[in-house]
Amino acid sequence: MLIRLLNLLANAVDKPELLTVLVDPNVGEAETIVRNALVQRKMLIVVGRCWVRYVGRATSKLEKGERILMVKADGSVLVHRATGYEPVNWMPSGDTVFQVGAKDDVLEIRAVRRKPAESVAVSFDMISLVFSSKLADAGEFSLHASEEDMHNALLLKPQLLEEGFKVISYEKKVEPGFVDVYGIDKTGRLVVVEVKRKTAGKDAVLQLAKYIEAVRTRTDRQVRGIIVAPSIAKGVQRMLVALGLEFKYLDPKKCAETLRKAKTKKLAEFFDEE
Amino acid sequence: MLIRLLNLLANAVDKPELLTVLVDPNVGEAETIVRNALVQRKMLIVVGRCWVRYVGRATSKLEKGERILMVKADGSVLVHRATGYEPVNWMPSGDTVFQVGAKDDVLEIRAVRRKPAESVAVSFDMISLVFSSKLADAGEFSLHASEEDMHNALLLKPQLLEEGFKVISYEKKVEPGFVDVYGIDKTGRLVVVEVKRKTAGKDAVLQLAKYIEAVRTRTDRQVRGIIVAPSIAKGVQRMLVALGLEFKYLDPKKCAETLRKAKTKKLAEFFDEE
DNA sequence: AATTAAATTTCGCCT
DNA sequence: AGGCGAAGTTTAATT
Repeated sequence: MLIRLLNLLANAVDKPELLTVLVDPNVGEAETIVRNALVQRKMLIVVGRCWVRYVGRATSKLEKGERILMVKADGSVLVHRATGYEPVNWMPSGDTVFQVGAKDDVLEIRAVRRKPAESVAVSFDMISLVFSSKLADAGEFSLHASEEDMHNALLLKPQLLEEGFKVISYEKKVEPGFVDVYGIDKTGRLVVVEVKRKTAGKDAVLQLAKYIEAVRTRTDRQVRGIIVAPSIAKGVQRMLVALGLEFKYLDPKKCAETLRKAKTKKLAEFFDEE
Repeated sequence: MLIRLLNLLANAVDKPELLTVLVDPNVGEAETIVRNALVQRKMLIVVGRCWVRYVGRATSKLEKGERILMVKADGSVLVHRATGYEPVNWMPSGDTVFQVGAKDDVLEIRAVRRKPAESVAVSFDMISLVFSSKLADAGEFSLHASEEDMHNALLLKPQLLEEGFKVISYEKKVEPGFVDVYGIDKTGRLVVVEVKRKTAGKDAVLQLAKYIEAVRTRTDRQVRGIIVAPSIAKGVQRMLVALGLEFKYLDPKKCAETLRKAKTKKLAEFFDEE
């Protein structure tokens, strides 16, 4: 009872709009928070003793036990047990409709989706935690390799560009995603490299052309310009050729592998210490 | 600050061994709970602003933002964003070692696995919730179909047994997993069916033989005995033949589909109401 | 321990 | 919207 009071107090005082936490709430209290979270598309977490029924692409039944229910802002539903990477029951985001009911001290949260037709119902008869909050998350997620990683991979293994390529210097560009590497190829020609993580577009080619132009005014050597990227936009290929530039395919993933091998040594060292 | 006091109080008073909840803790407080949870193999949930670095089978980087970290009793690690069914970062259970560090008001939780060699590090600079608890969960999870479901499917579609089969009556058995169905085949012979969800063993055959024996003393009709199951144990097939009984393959999954079609109508009705 | 196949796969990309 | 292919796939079953 003490706890419950504290909870209510906490809700009233602390970030009333942002965060709600109830410990050991009764069904009625929990129901209120759950409804609110679902309507407002907040992240919702309910921890407690529950049973689950799923009907849809398959049919399943989970007997009573303590689990964690997570309902995300996009309507994704996850029921997690004490162990196992995968949720025991779930529903991906889609055209999901939620129903919340409280009867006989049981809180039922039901999610129904039209396509594919499926429904998952979670019933709690004991609740130890209800949490709801908007999650402020604008952070970017980069897999495989960031542009910087591609850059680093090129420095680590210049032959990723071509056999005999040697790096002279490099320059990080914070501007809309470009990284330059300067070097010489096996025949002694100067090489200017522009790295792009995604498909290289017109802007990348023009940018490189501008650089090349500037470099040529300062040297009598032959100068090559190479766009390094996982792919190049359709019409841009022609422009590239017209400007006397080149394109080199480089998979960010391959760069990641190159870097990984270097870091794997660090992992090995960690275990050796242990 | 009020909240923090309340939290500590809550921990001291309410189920000290079972459940711990901190709202807006400082790094030191959170660190204590996190370490404790990891050592005691409790379910751990941390909600807060964090960034994540993963190195292993690939390489990834997640910039700062509010997410949910879940570490399970078996060492599974999940980092969930506001949307999406899948975790943005994760690590399945295995030979995982955890490291917890708190420096400069940043709490870092790092999980390292040997095979495959990979590591995921989550760093929090703002924590809104720390939750830890042992989850008591012995509930069974049954996918596809329970024995009762197979039973019901047979009643719904007797032709699942064979063409022309008709159900006369049925009897639920609570005993170690048997269900009986009585009926007549297309030639008028009496049929006794025993359903099993898993591989039918010696016990099932003997049980059925006993029933058949009893039934034959009460009728002059021909009586067939059929074991219905997804498979039959190796040596048992011979015994079955010796006793003049039969085996009918029936996949629980197929039963589930039969039942699903019936229930799909209910789903459709739900949407029509809406 | 390594390999194969299935999954309520999910997810992105392309037509 | 449907189809195809990849995934840090995971997981269970099988060799």
